[in-house]
Amino acid sequence: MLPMEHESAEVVPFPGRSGDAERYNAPVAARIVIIEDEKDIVELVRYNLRKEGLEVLGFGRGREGLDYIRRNPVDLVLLDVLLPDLDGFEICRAVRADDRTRSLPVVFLTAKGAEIDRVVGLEIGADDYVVKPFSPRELVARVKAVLRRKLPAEAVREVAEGGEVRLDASTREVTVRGKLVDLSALEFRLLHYLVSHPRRIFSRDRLLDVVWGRDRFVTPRTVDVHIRRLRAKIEVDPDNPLYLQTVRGSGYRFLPQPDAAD
Amino acid sequence: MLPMEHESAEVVPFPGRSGDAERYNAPVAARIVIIEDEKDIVELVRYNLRKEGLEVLGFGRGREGLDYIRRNPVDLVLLDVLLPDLDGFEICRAVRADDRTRSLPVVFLTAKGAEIDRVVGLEIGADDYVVKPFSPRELVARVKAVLRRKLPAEAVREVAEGGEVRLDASTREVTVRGKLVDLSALEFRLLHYLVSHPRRIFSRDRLLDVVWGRDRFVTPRTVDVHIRRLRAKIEVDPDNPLYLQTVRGSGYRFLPQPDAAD
DNA sequence: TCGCATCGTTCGGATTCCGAAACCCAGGAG
DNA sequence: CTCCTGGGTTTCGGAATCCGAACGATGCGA
Repeated sequence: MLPMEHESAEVVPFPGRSGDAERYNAPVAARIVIIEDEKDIVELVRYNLRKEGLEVLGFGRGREGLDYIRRNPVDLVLLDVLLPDLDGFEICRAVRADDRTRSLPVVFLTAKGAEIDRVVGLEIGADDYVVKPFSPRELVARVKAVLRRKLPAEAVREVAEGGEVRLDASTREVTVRGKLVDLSALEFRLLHYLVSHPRRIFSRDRLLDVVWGRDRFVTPRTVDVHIRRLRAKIEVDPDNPLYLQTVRGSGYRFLPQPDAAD
Repeated sequence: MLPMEHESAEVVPFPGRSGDAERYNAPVAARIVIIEDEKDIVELVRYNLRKEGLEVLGFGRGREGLDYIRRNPVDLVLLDVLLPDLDGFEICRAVRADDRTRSLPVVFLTAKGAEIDRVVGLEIGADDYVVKPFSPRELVARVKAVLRRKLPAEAVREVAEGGEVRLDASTREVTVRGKLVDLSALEFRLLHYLVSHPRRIFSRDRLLDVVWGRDRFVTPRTVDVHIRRLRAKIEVDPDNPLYLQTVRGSGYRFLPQPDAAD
């Protein structure tokens, strides 16, 4: 459910438990959740972090944000201290109490003075804090610093490669047979996941789990559609897919193609 | 509202399910217990989960449900929070306290709100929760996700090998004497089962049980047909089968062939 | 606010897969 | 030699599954 904790075994028995899938790190540089009730601040943060290639998701209420964090892969949380329902401290405690989110980086947005002690003091277990009003630069700097500190622990391949297909998560660039291809965020995640587990078969349900997230509920058929769209973009002949193969009755898989000389 | 149908008092060890035969790439096939006093909800859940090939057993009272769980093999429990006698929290605690059921996945059906915090993470140790009113699709998705996370722990060995026949469950690739062979999902399961129990003889009925599933009603002769199809694909001379042998009056078996030098 | 891109759903049609039945063949018992 | 039993083979209809396309919803940026 999040980037850290146990190292994934090299040989994964099943596309299951062994953490790999759970923790599948979104091929964006990172996913940030901000829980903050002032819309303006959310927008400000979103705008600035997005410029850095970070995906930002905002929640106005503590409960909803906490729910999301628990059920989806997230790389960092920005927490306002004062919220209408659950306050930031409580959320942070809850995050720390749950195995699945224990090591999730938490950064507080705090108004001032006295709170700071509680935040930084081990009491809560926050990773950093930013004092409001903050400068965008400072925010970005701190967030990135925390990410640098935490993420590398897990050797996440930023670049996935298979045959002539190459995806770079940090820039979100995709190259197929040397050509740059334009993918949507979802398409990128889906392809990235498949490419980083070549030859392995994934059921639609599983793909929905790891690519869409645990609290999206869409028809398994949706996967078909996106596979189709991907084929249209990366296959030589979309009618006879080589990379993205259907395994009838089981799901889909990515099959690296030997570099064809032409 | 009582244990409906499925009185099969099958003798299976305990929490872990009989393990052996089940799931290769097969649909989940698991036993779900739901403890919930609203009959409509039970029906809704039953209907939807059954569509996914899951067995559902409903109880209207906490005590009865808990009793059942303790004495029978179950793969997942759905718990209503509010029940006439024991409430969901108590049941969950009891489940967690018992060695035999400690690792049994628990999913709560909860009416929004503050309950959620108690349910997830800390205190209780539930695996997931669904907020009422829930969409059938969400329910199904969550249940299956939890199952996927838990069950594979004792998955079938990925690779089965016998003589020159090699099957990899993760990629569903089959190699016979070095050549890739294309099998349908069912053929794969059948062959995989036979190969992973070399030399052992299985009756048609047994194979139907294990490969097709306990609740499929299929003529034993169907096995013949599939054995034949397999022979056509993997035998050197389908008329004189070496790998897939008939044992007259008993059934079939897989016989690994000594690597023939060529 | 409008427009564009992305995403999810649905439905008809094509394809593959599976199950059952019918028939054939081989071997053994009497 | 004939009957009888159990396995093998073929065929066919229906079911499951997947694909393609079109449509509608949503959200984001200009």
